Amino acid sequence: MENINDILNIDSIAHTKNYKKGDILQRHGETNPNAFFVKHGLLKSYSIDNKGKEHIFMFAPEGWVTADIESQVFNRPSELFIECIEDSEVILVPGNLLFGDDLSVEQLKKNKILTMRRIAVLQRRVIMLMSASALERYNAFLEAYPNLSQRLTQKMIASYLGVTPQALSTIRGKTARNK
Amino acid sequence: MENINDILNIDSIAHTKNYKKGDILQRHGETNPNAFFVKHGLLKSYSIDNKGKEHIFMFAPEGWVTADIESQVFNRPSELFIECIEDSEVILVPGNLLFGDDLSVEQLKKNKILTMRRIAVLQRRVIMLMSASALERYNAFLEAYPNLSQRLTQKMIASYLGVTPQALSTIRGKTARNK
DNA sequence: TTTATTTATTCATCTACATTAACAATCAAT
DNA sequence: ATTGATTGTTAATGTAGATGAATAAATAAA
Repeated sequence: MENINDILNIDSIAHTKNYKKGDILQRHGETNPNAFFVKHGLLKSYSIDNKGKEHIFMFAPEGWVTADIESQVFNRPSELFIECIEDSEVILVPGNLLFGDDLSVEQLKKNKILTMRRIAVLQRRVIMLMSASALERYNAFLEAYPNLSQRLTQKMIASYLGVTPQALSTIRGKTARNK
Repeated sequence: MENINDILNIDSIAHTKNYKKGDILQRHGETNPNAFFVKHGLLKSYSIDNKGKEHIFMFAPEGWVTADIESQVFNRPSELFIECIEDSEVILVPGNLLFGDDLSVEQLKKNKILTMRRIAVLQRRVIMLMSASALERYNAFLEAYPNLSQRLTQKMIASYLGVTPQALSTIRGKTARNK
């Protein structure tokens, strides 16, 4: 990954904040003007459904940007919570730098890379959710993010996959036995 | 929606092609350099899983752009098929106009709108697939695309929702009786 | 128009996964 | 260290939705 200041085109030091594990950076219903670039640590963004159940939308480890894009672009209250899974060092990136109407060519080009990568990830995710079993989704997750699973509880991985922790535990038990 | 030439910044007439219902504009495994802007008609993009089952990823009616973005940006063979649901008039938009490295500010800004809208749609879709029942997803679909359902078979709607046609038929039967 | 294909409905099964619950293992906090 | 809270495992039971099949309705093709 290239230099951070270069990609985001802001003074990263001035916008950097430190958070503790469990700190919530953004809540459902809020309109937060910032996106979050993770310098160090790990964030999760998630929604809570009408039964109070948490669904993890994405993880954001070092080098990733996360934000409720729908909220920022259309200026609506956020659907998503964003929370620290580990103590984290985060650059608050003013949303208009990413989504605003008066960006420079350089900024637009850099953002293009980020957004395209995001779309690609989301496209795969939708296809997986529609066509793959829990086991297949789990294996795909391990392959796509090999270093991440060690830093997550199984509960969180299950939430990301769209299954219960019990189901994931059973799946893991089976695959462990089958080799 | 603004003027088409303005948004895409190309001579739309020169790039316009007519297709018949059932025509396939792009196949799995191909690397097609074009994105497709629908002037008139209706396209679907879909994947086929290892059991031969079709999963509709998105519909593209008039005014929408569709392409396998992952394929275009990363120059990989396409995951998706793109096919005409109705006779359609389509502008073939060279992918580098949308995803290339040498775009003008105006192009970049216009593309930003399209890609952000796409991300927002995908974000909602993922959240729905993880947290909502088939009935809830069906109702959300009808609300989000009120004019589209009349132009689609139930089989296609079911495929988009991620359920079997039988399940959707039952759901519709129930809701029809409950009022 | 007649025939063949695709779509839609309904029903009887089956299965992947959810739910509930009980217990063991970790982790966190005083 | 001790207590409480959160996690992980395992098993019994429940359920949404899949699968398969049979029939009717609608489209397309001849």
